[in-house]
Amino acid sequence: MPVVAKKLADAPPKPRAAPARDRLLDAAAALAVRRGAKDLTLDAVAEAAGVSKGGLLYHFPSKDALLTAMIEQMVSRFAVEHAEALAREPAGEPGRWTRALLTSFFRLPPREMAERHRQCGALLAAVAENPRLLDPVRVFYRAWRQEVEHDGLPPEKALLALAAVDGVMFWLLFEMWTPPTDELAAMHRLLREVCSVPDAGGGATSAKAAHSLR
Amino acid sequence: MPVVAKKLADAPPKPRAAPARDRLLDAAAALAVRRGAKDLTLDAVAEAAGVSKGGLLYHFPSKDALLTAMIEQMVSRFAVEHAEALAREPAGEPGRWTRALLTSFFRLPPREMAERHRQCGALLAAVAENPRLLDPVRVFYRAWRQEVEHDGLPPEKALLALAAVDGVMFWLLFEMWTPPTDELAAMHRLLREVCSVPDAGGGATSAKAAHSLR
DNA sequence: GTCTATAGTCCGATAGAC
DNA sequence: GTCTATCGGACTATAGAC
Repeated sequence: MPVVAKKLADAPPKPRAAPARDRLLDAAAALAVRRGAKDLTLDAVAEAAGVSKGGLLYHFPSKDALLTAMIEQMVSRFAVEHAEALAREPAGEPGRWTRALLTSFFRLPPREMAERHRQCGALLAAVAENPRLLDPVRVFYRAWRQEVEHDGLPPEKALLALAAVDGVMFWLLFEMWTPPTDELAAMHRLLREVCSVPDAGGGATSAKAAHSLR
Repeated sequence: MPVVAKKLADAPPKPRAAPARDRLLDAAAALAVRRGAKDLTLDAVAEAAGVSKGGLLYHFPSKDALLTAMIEQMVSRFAVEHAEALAREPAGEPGRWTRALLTSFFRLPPREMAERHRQCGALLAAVAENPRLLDPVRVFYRAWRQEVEHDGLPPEKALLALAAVDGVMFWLLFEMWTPPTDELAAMHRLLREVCSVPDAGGGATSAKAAHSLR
């Protein structure tokens, strides 16, 4: 069930299309990235979502509740997207889980990838208000690392994929840089090579590449 | 200038930073990570550093000034550490700049690495107050990407190293996970293999070379 | 369900003593 | 250089109209 989250982004006061609850969550994540967590006030979120403050507090009885819901939505969307990619990944091959991660992450072109990752503004908002709100994300990460351990790859390869994906997410989250399409594709390709399984029977060229190890 | 002259000779006005200044900067970064940017108040920073609020405002005339200094210190420390690693990297080999990045990043054991990266709390504090405070970091990143382009490696390899390093930093910054020593070492080794030069070529990505990384 | 009005709290920054 | 006292402003959350 693909969640098509084509959404509002910036200042337009009242984009009324989705239910108020979803509008509020998306507006809040965008605000955290663009204006900073300090400006993520109930007034600002309500105004950006085209709702009054009272309306906001009907859906989320406190700011903590709003932030908790933002984190929850972010985590569950990542989980859903990965599950979809995993279902399409051929079974029985080692590294399947990790390659599904790469597929779901690199699926979108840069612009949409950046827009989709704006909801990670939930991280910035949560850690600004109370770092404990990130606990659900920490649980999620622990589960992913356990998956990675049973993925049949050397652990450092799967960890490298995780780290690389999070690094690009870091760039998008802090708006450091949005890599162009071709560089994203090249990184994706390289990571797939690293996380692929060489032909059974072993490669003949194995020792050569390690020549520059310290 | 009879009495003042001695004082000036002993304590030159500019280059010597007051201990209080550094204590304030470090305390602020730690507060941002541990308690959240919301609790990064002038009162809290002053108390954590063992200074009064008035003392803080003497060194940093506004909260913006404090945050700007935090960002500045973080960036300059990264630059210095990389420059030191670069100086020790053998000259003339492609990928030199990138391998220096890996060396400077993976230099410390997990515990100290996490502690050293707590000053990246400056990122959280700055983006919470005003995302524009990150502009110096963006300039810094742009410069690094340009270095990477002239490093003699296929761009995606250097970008992968940058992303992986930032991903681990992301884990430490949000306290998602601190990888153990052996997994850090394995990731470092794998990245060095990827960023080494397999043969004289170094232009195109060869699937054969990537498959030999095992 | 959605809104207005307001109560109560806390923060950043200034002024000025020492 | 370091401190205390304090003011004005902004924010969360409640109460209750419609």
